[in-house]
Amino acid sequence: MKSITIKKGQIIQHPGDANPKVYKVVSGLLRVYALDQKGKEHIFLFGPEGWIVADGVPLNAPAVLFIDALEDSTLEVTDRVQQNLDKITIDPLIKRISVLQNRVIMLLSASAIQRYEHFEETYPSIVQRVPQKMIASYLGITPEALSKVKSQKAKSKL
Amino acid sequence: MKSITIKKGQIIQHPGDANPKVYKVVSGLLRVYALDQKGKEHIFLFGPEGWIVADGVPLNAPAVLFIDALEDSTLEVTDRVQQNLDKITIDPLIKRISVLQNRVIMLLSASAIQRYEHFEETYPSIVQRVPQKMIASYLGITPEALSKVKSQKAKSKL
DNA sequence: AACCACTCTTAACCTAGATTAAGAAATGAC
DNA sequence: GTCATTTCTTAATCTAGGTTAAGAGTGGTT
Repeated sequence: MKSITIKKGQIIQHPGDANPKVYKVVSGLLRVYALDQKGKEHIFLFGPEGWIVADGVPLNAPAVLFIDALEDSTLEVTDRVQQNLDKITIDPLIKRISVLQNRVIMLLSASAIQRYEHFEETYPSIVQRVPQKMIASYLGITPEALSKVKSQKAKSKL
Repeated sequence: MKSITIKKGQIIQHPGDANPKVYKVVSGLLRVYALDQKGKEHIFLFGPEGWIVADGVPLNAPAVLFIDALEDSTLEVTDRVQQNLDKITIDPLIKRISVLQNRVIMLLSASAIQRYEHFEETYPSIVQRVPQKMIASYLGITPEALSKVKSQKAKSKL
């Protein structure tokens, strides 16, 4: 385990990287994302302070996702295999599975509005810290659609 | 750990059940799914023989998903907390995370056709064993849309 | 064999969200 | 403070996939 500090915008993992690491976010905010064939970003995960962020590929497999910093950040970096041996990992793994299960169910069953409201409730602090277009990307919709959704919500409250 | 056998159609877990179990599929085929507000099923996971199937809720939380049998099945049932203590769980957990990460990325970035082709490649045996409408549900589309997609694929091959 | 329940396909129509485009507002660099 | 870049909003148009409906297999059950 070692500590590093990185600047906003810095990319710390690329797809194809061998031996992807586990990052514990001490301060700042990380983003995990994929690019599709058309070069469009799809945000897989936001990692604010306290979160453990890692590419979920099988052990020994190369990375498939990008990780970069949305804010200047301080991280603790651990090797996945090492961490695995240490057996400290089970709880965070179960938490991650729970988050992902929810995400899949939401993507399968909920409309854009419902997904946005769920996100607001679940990660209120993230909403304040990242551009709307990134939240749209996390939700699987375009920034324009999110903008529309929000103005409809506002109107319906009058 | 104990072994049980169940019949096709039998529901072995309901949302709200306390202390959800871990099921190792010895033979047969399980299905994990959610119902939305309109009563529509959304398939979260197929569990053929060899797979370990469980609701991914946090330990001690009640179940949120249904589990039933799509074929007569034999299962080994374990308590999650017990299994956790046994530390045998890390590898299956990482595998599960990898599967879920892929699923989320596909749902965010790929069209219905692409998701279907990916499913065919990844789970060819499942395609043979379950009705099309269940594959559609797993992919997050309607049976009608899947039917359309497949006929378009067939035409484009001529 | 006749019936029932399910599954799949096709087609007409509809809607949520994508795309394109342009202007307004916010943020940042110098 | 000014200019440039990025972000957000609005509006017009388009399209993938949803909805509804009806007919054609396919089994299973008695």
